[in-house]
Amino acid sequence: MASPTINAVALRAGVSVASVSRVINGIPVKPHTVARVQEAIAELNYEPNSAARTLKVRQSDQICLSFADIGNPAYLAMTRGIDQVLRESKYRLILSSSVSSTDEIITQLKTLSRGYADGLIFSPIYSSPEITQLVMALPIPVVLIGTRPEGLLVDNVYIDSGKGIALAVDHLAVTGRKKIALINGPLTTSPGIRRKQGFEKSMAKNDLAVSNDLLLQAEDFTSKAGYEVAASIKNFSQYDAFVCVNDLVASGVMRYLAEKKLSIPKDIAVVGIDNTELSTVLNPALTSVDLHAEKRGVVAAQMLLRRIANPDKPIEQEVIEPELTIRLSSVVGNQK
Amino acid sequence: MASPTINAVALRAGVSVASVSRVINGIPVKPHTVARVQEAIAELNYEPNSAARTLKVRQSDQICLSFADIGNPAYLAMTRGIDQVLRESKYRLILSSSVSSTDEIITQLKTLSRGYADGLIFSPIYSSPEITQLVMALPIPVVLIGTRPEGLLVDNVYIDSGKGIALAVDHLAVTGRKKIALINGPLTTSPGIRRKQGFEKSMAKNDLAVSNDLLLQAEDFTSKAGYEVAASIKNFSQYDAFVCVNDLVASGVMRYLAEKKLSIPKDIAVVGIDNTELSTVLNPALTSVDLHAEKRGVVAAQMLLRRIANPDKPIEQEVIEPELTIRLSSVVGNQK
DNA sequence: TTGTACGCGTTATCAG
DNA sequence: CTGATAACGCGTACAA
Repeated sequence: MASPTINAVALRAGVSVASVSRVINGIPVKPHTVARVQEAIAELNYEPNSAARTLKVRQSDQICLSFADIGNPAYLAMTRGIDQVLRESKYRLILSSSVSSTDEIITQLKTLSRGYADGLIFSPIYSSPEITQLVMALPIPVVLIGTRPEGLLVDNVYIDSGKGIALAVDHLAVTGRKKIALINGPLTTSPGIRRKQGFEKSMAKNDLAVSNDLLLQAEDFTSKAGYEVAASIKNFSQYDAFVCVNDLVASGVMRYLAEKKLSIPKDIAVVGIDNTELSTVLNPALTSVDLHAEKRGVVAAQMLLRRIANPDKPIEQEVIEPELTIRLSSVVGNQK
Repeated sequence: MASPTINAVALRAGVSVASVSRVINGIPVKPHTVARVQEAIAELNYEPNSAARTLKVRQSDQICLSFADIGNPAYLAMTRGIDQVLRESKYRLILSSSVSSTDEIITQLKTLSRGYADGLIFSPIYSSPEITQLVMALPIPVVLIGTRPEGLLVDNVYIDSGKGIALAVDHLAVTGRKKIALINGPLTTSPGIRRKQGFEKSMAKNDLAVSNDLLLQAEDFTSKAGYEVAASIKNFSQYDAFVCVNDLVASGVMRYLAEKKLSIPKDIAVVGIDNTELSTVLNPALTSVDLHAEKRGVVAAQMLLRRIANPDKPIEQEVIEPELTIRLSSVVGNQK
């Protein structure tokens, strides 16, 4: 009933456990014994016990993923990217999503010293000195997806979401929009703050003033929240464009505008972020800033594998460039 | 540099390792020693090594999830449900998504005998006798999400997608549609086959004939695939309703219909499956069959925890009922 | 090339 | 209530 051990295999093959171990780990052994061992392994359906192996060699072949929320399309895309490169490797992926509060993150991080993971891919929406310190003290390599807080000296892959916003604002300004509003997500998160800064900066660059009316906020990242923000607006004539925190929120905004018989993009242009499948599905199709989440995942995973292979190399940082895909929600069609 | 062991803690606290172990595991110990041990643990930042613990107690505190593709909205929702209940427990979640071919599934399953997981939640889109046999031979409990193939005697949570289709067909038939087509996904998967059967059965029940023209097939589960199926249709007058394999495909179909200036729902009604956020975002809002994926995840995880707690109890099976949410894509509005 | 024997960090048994 | 010690299954000196 109990799983066969390396001992059982050795017995069956008539060799020592050492030889079995060698065969398993690809250490040169006489072809004859290799054959006998492999036969015994097959007959017994032997699979080496991973706990014992981990205990001995001090590596778990597991990598931990710590995200705020896997339901968010951007995090999902990152996860896919990471999964994609990890499945080519020996590593398994441990999912620690929905780690939403700072306290949870801290508890999380502490358990990582238990040795069940050889690396961590980390993309928090909050940062704090305590978290920074904890991450630095971790006995395993860490790759950060996002902006590096002061003092967090780890590899990271980074995209300037402020720059992404700027892409959107520039595009809108160039096409003649003057009254551009940002529909942000919650401002308590660091990405939220960065988006706001990027918005203000690029508005200034385009000689556009930023009044408080131009800084709106959705409660979360859903379509419903977008709809509600739009519904809370009393006077739409003060706007001619909305830059939304993601495509989902943009879709909600668009829905409300349609109900109010406001024309997109004639009366108001709408731009989303993430460039998800949704942007082509909407009507009119949504102009959107692609933050290349899946690619960030791929790059992060590769970076982590390199770091594990070579723990002492200098810290890496890779910047991903945002990209604007222009569709009909932001440009008045010149075709019939 | 190396992580402190239970020995270091014992030394520091001036007690034996046994006592430290007891404190950690909540076995009664004199309050005085408890205090000393906890102090030492805190001072050293001790975290028990999980591999050693696993080796000894033969449980990894990990649960493995084997899915076809986490990018699919339905699987994502299941994952969220599972994550939600597991985070209340001591179990970590291992993700093995993108296991797409039968061979990959088999390789996958075999490694599960290595002891790195205490349970498996399994939702394959292919089945085969070999897989069934392998799953039955697994040394850990398994919960199957989906239909149980012959001989696979494990707990499962099940939703009759055929019944879901029937809900849609009945609704369409009652509202006067006669020429209802099914836009299915790939027919090589078992869910695909089940949907087809459900469709045929409910059409018959409504005295509607099913010609081959009424059985369409999208290449995959994307909006693009939906668009392409629609684009391949030559004569739209042979249809007055489409039941689509999921909301995403439905959105692509709707887009093409809009381009062709066909009115939804007047000319053609459209129904989706999954009842995702997308269905409220589309215009007109999409009638959709909710297959309660997140709930299936929750139920499956709870079932697995019960099974782990009580390995010898009789096999459980829970059926989730599909539910139709009617929106404007299938009913001609009677309001102005 | 192969085998013996020890140790990885825990928990559990058994004496005290 | 506590301490000494034997496993758990594997990899790896070291010896042969």
